[in-house]
Amino acid sequence: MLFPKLTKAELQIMEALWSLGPCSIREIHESFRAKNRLAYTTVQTMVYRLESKKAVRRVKKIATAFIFEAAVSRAAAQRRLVDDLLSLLGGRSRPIMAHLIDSGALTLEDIREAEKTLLIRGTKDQQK
Amino acid sequence: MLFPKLTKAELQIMEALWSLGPCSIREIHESFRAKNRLAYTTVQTMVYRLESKKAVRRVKKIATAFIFEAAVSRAAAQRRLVDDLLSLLGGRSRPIMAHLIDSGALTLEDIREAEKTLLIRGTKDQQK
DNA sequence: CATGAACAACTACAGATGTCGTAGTTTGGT
DNA sequence: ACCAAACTACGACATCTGTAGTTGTTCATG
Repeated sequence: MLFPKLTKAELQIMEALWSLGPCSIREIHESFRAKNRLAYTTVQTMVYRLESKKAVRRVKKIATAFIFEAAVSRAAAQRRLVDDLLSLLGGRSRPIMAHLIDSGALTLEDIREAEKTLLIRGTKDQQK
Repeated sequence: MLFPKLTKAELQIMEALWSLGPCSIREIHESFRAKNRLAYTTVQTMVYRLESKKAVRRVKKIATAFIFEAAVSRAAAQRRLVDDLLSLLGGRSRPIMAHLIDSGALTLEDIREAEKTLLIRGTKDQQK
């Protein structure tokens, strides 16, 4: 169940779709701050490309406008990003951890949380 | 001290340079497995582009060949990758952790290690 | 029923990327 | 001094990405 790589700009569109739920191109367009708002047609192009990549789909038509919805979940897309990064680093997660800590993005709480998750998964595997 | 984004292909070249140390284009070229070996000139183009991005530099000339070396460290390049991913995810590291665990790339040991590092950094900060 | 707003569909285009070929230059060896 | 091997320098080209304009269609409303 592989879905294609999404670019940065495409991810911004997806982000809007994930947040707003099924919606029209205009709604996506207007969900951006006026500061860095793309042209309506730019958003439209992105959505079309996402559609051809099967990352979004049309669900219905309201008046003249199509309503689109995400066809891939936020979690799945994020996992794809992480997996790609991981493969770039030869599958080693240490550098990732090191840099996360270094940049201050990772707190002790995050770690404890992760540890708990790992422990639970461990016992589950054993039960299995 | 910002250096530009490196693409996947460029990173493969950098990887060779980091592993081999200063070397010629031919040495980089031959360091790849025959299976997926790029043409010599492809490697050459990549190195030239990396040079214009200031990611590698010429250090000297041996006979007809230039010797290149990495101008950015592996750690710095990797940090850049992680930072980019982080910004894609809105600065939240939780999804990264979750997916790392899920994919099995993160072991309990990795976590313990990270925890130790964080604790040390914590005390250092306090001392400061 | 004519028209304009809103929308879809298509087209355009420059810059980045991945891949490679060709032509000219430098060198070590004979 | 001369030549072939090894390089460098440069150009080519298809594809992808980001950004946006143009043309055509539809629907509500005067």
